[in-house]
Amino acid sequence: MPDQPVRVRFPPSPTGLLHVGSARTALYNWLFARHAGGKLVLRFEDTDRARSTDAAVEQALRVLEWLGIDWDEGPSRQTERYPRYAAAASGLIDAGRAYRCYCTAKELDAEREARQRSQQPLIYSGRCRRLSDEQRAAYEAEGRSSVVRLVMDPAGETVIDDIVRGTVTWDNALQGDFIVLRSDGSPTYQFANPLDDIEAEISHVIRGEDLLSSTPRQLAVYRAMGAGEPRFAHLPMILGPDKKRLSKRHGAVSVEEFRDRGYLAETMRNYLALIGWSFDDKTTVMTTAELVERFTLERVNTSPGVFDFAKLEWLNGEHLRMLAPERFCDELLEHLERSGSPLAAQPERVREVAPIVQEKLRELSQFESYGAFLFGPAVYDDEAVGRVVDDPDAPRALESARAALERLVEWTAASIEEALRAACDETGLKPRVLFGPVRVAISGRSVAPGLFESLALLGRDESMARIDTLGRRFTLEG
RNA sequence: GCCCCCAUCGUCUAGUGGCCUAGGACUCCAGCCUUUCACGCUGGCAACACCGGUUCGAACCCGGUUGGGGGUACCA
Repeated sequence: MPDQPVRVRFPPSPTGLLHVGSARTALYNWLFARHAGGKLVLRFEDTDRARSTDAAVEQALRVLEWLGIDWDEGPSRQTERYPRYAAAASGLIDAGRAYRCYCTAKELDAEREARQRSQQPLIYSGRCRRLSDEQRAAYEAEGRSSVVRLVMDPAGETVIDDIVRGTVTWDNALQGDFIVLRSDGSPTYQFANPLDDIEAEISHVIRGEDLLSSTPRQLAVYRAMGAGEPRFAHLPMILGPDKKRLSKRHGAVSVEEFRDRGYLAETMRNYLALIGWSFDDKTTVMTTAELVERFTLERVNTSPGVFDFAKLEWLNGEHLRMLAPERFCDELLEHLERSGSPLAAQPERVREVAPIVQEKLRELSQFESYGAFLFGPAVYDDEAVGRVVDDPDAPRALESARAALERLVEWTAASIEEALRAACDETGLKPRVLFGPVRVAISGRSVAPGLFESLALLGRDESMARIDTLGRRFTLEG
């Protein structure tokens, strides 16, 4: 179907948290639509009424909004279109392309077991396909419930030209008549999905590889409905570190968890795009605009990819550093508020501290551990303090730093640096020997933002007090 | 059982017959820079699953083996 306008869709089933696999599928559809100037349709496939929840719908909407994935039509819900599916099914029955099946679960199980034993494919025999009117009436009189099955022509094969996988072929004899309407009249996924795609005039079906083998059944619906067929693009799966399908036991898998840990939406788009797709042999860090400009289905991979948490973390650091300072502050504040951090109550202070930690963080959630000492009393890390206490030069370092700082007229990062370096010259102590204890004194840790900036932000009085506090350890323990 | 898909460093990948003694990135290691960490820089470890075939020549093409994944529901 060449030169059709590009219309793609993202059809999650709202049965749980939207995880990174679905997010990647949504992203690819979005990138493809935006790149081509096409439309993205959002639809919730909630025909599994037992598992679908409104909460999941809302969560999915929130995630998409946060990810910056917008859509042009919808969201619709399949549960709102039941009459449409039922009508389509009865139309197919009238046309002889579908039929009522009265087989009971027990009968079906027996059939399946027999096939299992004889090493046959586990498909429905089609027993009810040629029921006479009398037999049908008898079953009805018996009070048997029925489902509607689609007639699958066992002759020949079904072939698709998948954009990422190339030619894929199925033997039609191995398909079997599948259920399109359950006994309660509700549609199955195999029916509602292609039907909706037909009516939404979807041009490209971009989805996970787990749906590849359902393609011949859905194509059968297209044919039964006399509809033109879409192009398919089946994306490789995302796996956990153990090469098994990514799931909760591998750690965070819901997109919101990443957001809450301080990952940028920009990072997630960049990283997710890279599992199963690449631009060239050396580009890794990309803005979303670049992604949209560069994304093509032709460069999507065929082999499954392992979700690499370490690389995601690194990439987030890259994007965090690329942020303009004001935007970094905004993101930081938003994160602190969302995570319920007490630091969120001091936005002005956060804005002062943010610049000196921006280049250090890989996750926004690390902000507290880096900067908390600038918001309240330092929490002393035993190991860091221990190292200072064991250092024979520490008392001298602290004392000379103290003396140098005390003389300062102007309390700025620059003047502080000047004074402390002068102290190094005076005492003959190396910078690292002299600065180390001071850092621990004011921050409580050996890992902290820049020392001079930190002292400047802390203020003279508080800085001196903290240096004295640590200094006292020597007189007590000495 | 049956069907489908996949197979390059630990991981993400580049590579569509000679440019490959296989390139980039993450991780890890060493070093430099440096007030620690981080950043940055330099260097290092590390892969074409296996067996056949096609070809003057295969990571790239074909077949098989093995391994992994998916499907086989009145789930989606």
